[in-house]
Amino acid sequence: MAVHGPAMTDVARLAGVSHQTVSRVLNGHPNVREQTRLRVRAAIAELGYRPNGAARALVTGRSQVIGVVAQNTTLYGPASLLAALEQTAAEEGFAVSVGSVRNLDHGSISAAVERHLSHRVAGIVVIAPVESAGEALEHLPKDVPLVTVDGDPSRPVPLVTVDQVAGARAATQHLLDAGHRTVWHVSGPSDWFDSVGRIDGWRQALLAAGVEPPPLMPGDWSAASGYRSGQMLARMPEVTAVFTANDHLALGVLRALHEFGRRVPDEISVVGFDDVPEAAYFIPPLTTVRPDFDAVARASLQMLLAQIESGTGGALRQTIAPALVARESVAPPRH
Amino acid sequence: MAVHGPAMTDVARLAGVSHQTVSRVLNGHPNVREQTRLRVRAAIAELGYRPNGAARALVTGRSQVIGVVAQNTTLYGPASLLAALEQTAAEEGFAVSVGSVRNLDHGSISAAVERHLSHRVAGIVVIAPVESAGEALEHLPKDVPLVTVDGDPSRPVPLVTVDQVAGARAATQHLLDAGHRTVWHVSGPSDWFDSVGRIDGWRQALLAAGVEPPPLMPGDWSAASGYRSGQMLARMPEVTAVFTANDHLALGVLRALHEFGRRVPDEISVVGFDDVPEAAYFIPPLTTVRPDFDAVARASLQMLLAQIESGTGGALRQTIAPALVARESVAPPRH
DNA sequence: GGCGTCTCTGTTAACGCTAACAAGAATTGG
DNA sequence: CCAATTCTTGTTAGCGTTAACAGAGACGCC
Repeated sequence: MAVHGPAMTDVARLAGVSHQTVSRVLNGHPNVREQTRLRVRAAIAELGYRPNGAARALVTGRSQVIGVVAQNTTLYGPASLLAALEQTAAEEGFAVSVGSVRNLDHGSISAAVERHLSHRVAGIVVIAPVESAGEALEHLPKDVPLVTVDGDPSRPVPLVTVDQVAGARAATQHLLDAGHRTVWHVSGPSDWFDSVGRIDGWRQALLAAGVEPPPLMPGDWSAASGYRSGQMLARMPEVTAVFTANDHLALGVLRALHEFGRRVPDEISVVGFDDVPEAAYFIPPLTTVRPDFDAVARASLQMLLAQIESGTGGALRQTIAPALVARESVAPPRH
Repeated sequence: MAVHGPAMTDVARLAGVSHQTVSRVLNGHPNVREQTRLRVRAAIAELGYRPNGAARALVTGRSQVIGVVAQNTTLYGPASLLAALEQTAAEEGFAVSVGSVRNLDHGSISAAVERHLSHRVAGIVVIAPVESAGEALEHLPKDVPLVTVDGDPSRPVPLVTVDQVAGARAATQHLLDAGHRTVWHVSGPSDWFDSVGRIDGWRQALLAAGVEPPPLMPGDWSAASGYRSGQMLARMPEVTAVFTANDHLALGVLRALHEFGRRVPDEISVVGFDDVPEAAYFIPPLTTVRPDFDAVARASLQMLLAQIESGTGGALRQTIAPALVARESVAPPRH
């Protein structure tokens, strides 16, 4: 490797100015003569000079990097969020450093945050959809800008979240509106706030309609667990409508129903959550709820940047409403 | 924000040593008295001291960060790769900074790489599955450790790649072995090396069996395009076996076949590629080819670390063989 | 007992940048 | 036309760390 690139002083020498003037040009400082500015820019171009982020970070105490802590970035939700976050950050001139963790326990999260802190990131976004993550965040230094996404609504931490409750309510209501007596729910893992919120919304919609919620079918986001729940649901003749906590669960349910010869939507209607790109090509095309990940990313980054600039650590929160996407997996019940 | 954490000198003062001794303890330098080492560790713990990565990067000229350039990190392949890379990197004490780009054209890639370089990353992994990416890499400074994943096999750049050709050959052969006369192929975008390799493998298998390959059905990785191809395939009675370049294309094909009443696998067999977690829950469960993303990540990181440590920029390449996963979407043809 | 050789620790000088101050040149106002 | 401003540039001092050297004891050996 060896050959280090040119430094600011090299540019300065070539342009016949002091390194400080180069610094001023680089940082868009106003009081630089136009002619000088051009000379400096030319020198920068000629040498292929690239400012050293480490040096800048050292002296300013803060790098142009945002740390993201996430668990399983292969899941559709987190992956989309991460991608959106990265895009948005890039537009603001920030790089994104990922620190994914295997488990969302206290230790793992703290460790990931520590790693970010030792790199002196400008701020941290925690995609921390579970209980234990919230705890870990309580013990963090208070002076680092931090935003949680899909985190614990009951904690005094800046939070951006998809309105799980509203989404689930809409999904359930959509099924009730179609004429179904009640709606069954295949949920996500119980320690995820996403799950909790979706269960909540489902319950609310049913109770508002005067219906006692049927027993919950717990799942773990995977098609496999949806399949297991589906096998049970398929055997219960009274089931006519199912709301699953995500699209992959729905896929498993659809598959089980198909195997048992229960036709969707003729006999049973199904609604998912997430609107993965493939949902429109399930058999049948899946009615689902689409969270706006871009909006979530934009909101969280904005919140984070506000903290970074102001230095205050306000505990705002912002909720992004998801939209129902109607497709063919819902129909009125046959009587 | 304000309050900066303690620095090395603070630790040194508390432990009653010089800051250099603290540095030595931190870097595991051998010549430190055990007693001193303990005193320093105690002081570090007491102050909650965290080394400043920026300062370290400045003086060593290299940070413990690996830059990753990728395009669409919401696609299953890239997302899995990224996650695996991040895991592996973390185990080696490296953080991962993502620089995703909208388009894989020359400019975007260069810009992403530049961003990484200005942060003085230790090395760069480019997940660059298209032609134009390869070009961009040619004009990069030669002195930065770099590994491409799924890149251009014809370029003299360190490369780790899934053996697309072998995977496609296995998939096609699997269908031929089941008794099918020929195999149709729904491909990915033609500028992706993944696509090209898979097309190649498919052709090879057919030609080796003495079969003239039928016309290619071009797609773009999405279920939507698979659906469009599926609609055409469904109308052609002579089609009995289809190999799609990924599982989402297969999903679209399955859906189209289902709509046209063509039963899978009774009338038509389908094989995908990727083995997304949901593939086992398609209707019917999809036979597919599973690339080992962990292995790819491990291999690329190893290659990168070797370059970082040795300082040489060898042009190795490594190919990871994928495995066929047989499920129910393949059966012998009816005659 | 003197002298070379370890082992341990401290001192000093970078790394490349920004912030703070200083100072000369240009401009303004009376 | 001179003093008071404003614009433009340069000089100096760190930021927190590692590297290079230097020095003080402890130890072994002839």
